[in-house]
Amino acid sequence: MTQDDRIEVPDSGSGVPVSGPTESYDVHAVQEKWLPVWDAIDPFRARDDSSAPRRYILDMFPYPSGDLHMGHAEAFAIGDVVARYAFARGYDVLHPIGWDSFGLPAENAAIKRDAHPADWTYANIETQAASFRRYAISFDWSRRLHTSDPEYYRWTQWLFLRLYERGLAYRKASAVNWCPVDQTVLANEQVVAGACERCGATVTKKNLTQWYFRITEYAQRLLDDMVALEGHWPDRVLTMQRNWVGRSTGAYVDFVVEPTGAGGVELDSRTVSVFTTRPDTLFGATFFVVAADSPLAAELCAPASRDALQSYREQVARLSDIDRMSTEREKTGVFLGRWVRNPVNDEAIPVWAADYVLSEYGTGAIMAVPAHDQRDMDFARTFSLPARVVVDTGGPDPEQTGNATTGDGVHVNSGLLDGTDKATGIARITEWLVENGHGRAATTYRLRDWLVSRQRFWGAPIPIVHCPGCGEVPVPDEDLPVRLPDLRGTDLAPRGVSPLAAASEWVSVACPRCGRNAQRDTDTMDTFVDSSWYYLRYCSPHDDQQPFDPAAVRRWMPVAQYVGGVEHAILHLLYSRFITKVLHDLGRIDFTEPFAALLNQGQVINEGRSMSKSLGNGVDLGRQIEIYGVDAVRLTMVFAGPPEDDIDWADVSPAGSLKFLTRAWRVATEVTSEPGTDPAGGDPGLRTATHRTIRDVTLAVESARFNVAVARLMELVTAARRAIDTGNGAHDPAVREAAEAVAVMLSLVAPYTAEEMWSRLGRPAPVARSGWPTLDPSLLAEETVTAVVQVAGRVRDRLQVPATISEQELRGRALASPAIIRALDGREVGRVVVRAPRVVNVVPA
RNA sequence: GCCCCCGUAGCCCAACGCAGAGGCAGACCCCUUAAAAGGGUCCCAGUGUGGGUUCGAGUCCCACCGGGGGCACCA
Repeated sequence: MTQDDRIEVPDSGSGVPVSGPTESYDVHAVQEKWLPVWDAIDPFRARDDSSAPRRYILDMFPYPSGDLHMGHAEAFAIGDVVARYAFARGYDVLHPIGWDSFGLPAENAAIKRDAHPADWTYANIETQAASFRRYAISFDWSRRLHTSDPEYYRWTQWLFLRLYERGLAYRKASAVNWCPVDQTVLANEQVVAGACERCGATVTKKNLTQWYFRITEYAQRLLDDMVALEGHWPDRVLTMQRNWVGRSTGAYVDFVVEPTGAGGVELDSRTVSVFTTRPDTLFGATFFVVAADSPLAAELCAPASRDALQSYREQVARLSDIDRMSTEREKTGVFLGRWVRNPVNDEAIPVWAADYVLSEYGTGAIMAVPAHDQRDMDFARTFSLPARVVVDTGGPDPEQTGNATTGDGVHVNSGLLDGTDKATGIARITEWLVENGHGRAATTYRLRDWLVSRQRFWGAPIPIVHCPGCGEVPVPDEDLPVRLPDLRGTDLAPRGVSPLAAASEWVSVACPRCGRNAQRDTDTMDTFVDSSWYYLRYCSPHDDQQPFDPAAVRRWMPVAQYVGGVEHAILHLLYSRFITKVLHDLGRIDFTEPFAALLNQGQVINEGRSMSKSLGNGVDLGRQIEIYGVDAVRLTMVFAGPPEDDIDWADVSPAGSLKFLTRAWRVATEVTSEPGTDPAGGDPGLRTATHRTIRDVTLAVESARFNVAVARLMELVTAARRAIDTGNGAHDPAVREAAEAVAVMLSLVAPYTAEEMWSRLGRPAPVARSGWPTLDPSLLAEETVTAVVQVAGRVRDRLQVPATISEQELRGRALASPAIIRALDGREVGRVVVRAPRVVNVVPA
């Protein structure tokens, strides 16, 4: 801070209290006083110069659904503690804000009001921005971005094209969610309990050609790179990501298809592979199942079974995902009139089609081993198919109980595997399969490619032109952005295709390659694409030549601390990690993980339940702020408990928070010593308390135990209060030292109160840039400490001893203690464990 | 069904080998004509249950009970 940076502030006292002790703390006046001052100082702009170490603190950017709510208040209060601490420690901090402003709610609002989605979107953004300002989050407002701005989505389109060039963006036909009433494709999020969220109709599947990102190509790296995140990301997020990627190892096994079906010879000989994690149970395969909806089912189906398969498929298509996935459900299926030969024993086993086999996973076909897989057992029981035990686990016989055994054991009825255990069996059979050309070891993933196209208007148009001559043609970079046409109101109503398709002038375009009449792709991108790279854009948000300046990205990335809700544990974080790796492979960035550390804050609930309109238990953030003020709401959020825990608003007390803030403020107003007074002569007890608090708060903040940090500050305020009332009084320089330390440390949580305290203490704004209190370790040292003396682990005496006492000396004093002699009650002293200077444990013989 | 996390005063939450830091609620006192605000004092648990390891366990191990979360026809 230089003299020039100081600006005049409205008079409300400086240093010496003008009014008497009856002056009360007016939180709202203090808010109104400092807001314009901070606007003028602009203390949180990222300097981005080379002198100071940098820290990039990022909050997950909000969707502009309306005004900020309690959930935002918690998340951003916590993120702000992290950011303001970094500022206080002198880092060059990047703490930006923006809006994830594409998405369906804007479209629905536009249809309802016969307006443009942008109207609703940008009005909400302004509302939220104003609320953020009042909520005093330490943003660098100069870097604000909105994903719905053409200046932003231009680069989202650029990103799409880079993936397209690498073969990582492609189109394929697949079954997607379809609402038969609204005649539209639905995103997964729009399907609630198997029904359309708009009209309630049962959602079915429809085959459509859609755009995908080939995230599956990165499955292994997404797993491997998590090692670097261990300890810095919550374990449960890492677990969820691992589950989602779902790696499993096993083998592909080739079965030979019998040309002779249930009606004669009508197929060429061929093989069909299955994936299995238990190739060692191959001798126990008693039938074979293909996914009913796969092309393979049709191909393998004997002519005599075609009608049966057809009607079964129709039956399956009518089921919602919810019903189909239910594990309670009876197994269904149909025999295809076909047999395949098991390569290990040349046994012909029947081929069935069923919906418990998924066409998208593995090869869409399985070998069924009822004795050692419960799903196969259930199917076998339903259709009276045989089971054969090939692993003796020592448990009850699956053929009798109907319970498959999956544990380790000894192989039986398994030829070359007999006598081996599970691991050996897997290794041996895999080797055999390879040697005999019947299969190979394999790894598969549950992760699917990312479906990115949406038949929606309010998103980034996919920058592809479809030309009758050239096929798919990417829009040249220099023609970006492909801007959205001006559609509004009922133009946006769903009608089976993207609303963009109806904008015929917009759709019609000259092919960038051959110049002939061609058509734009009419889909828009999933909004998760927008948010998969925004953290890079903040590094150079106004660059109109490139999505991000590599030098700026090198300076700031990766994000040092990312803060957001656990609801994004999988999708957003996985997509961002994927895009980061792609950009790394493209040579655009030199790191492979975007977020070095992640903090998930909990939810704000009320009376044990999440807040909702239907429950009528919502708490309005604006109202809370009206009653208690911004600082008290922020303090309540931070003090309620560990940041990752949920906060039940019924369990916490914003009134109590306000009371504490008032106490802190009053201490500052009463200080009478001059700024800069040397605290050396002050009350040693209070000085020690101050410096211990500095130590503890520092440690607590750095380990994200913000609630503990606040508790320590409360103690120090109490100590300062006591020093004023019953110690040397308000003129004691130690009181000033304590008050200043409180002001600075409290500024992470309660910036208005802290600024007002700082001002009353005669210091220039902003407190946020005044540095962190300096710890004087010499003041921490206690001359005497309390040593606990235990007899058989029970505390029997406490001794005041020098902190530097030797083990010998402490042992001697402990054994001489009358209380200990009494506690020993005549017993002989056995062991004496001494941990100087704190604990002695005397163990009777 | 599988995996993970968590059970500390009436409630929310702390705790290096000393179970209570802090807050809420409660009781009382001071200030006040009174109330509110403010200042202060006090009350309250042996850590879900049962074992084990250890000189010593809220902290480590096992089982069970209770709560929360994740995954779940992924072969």
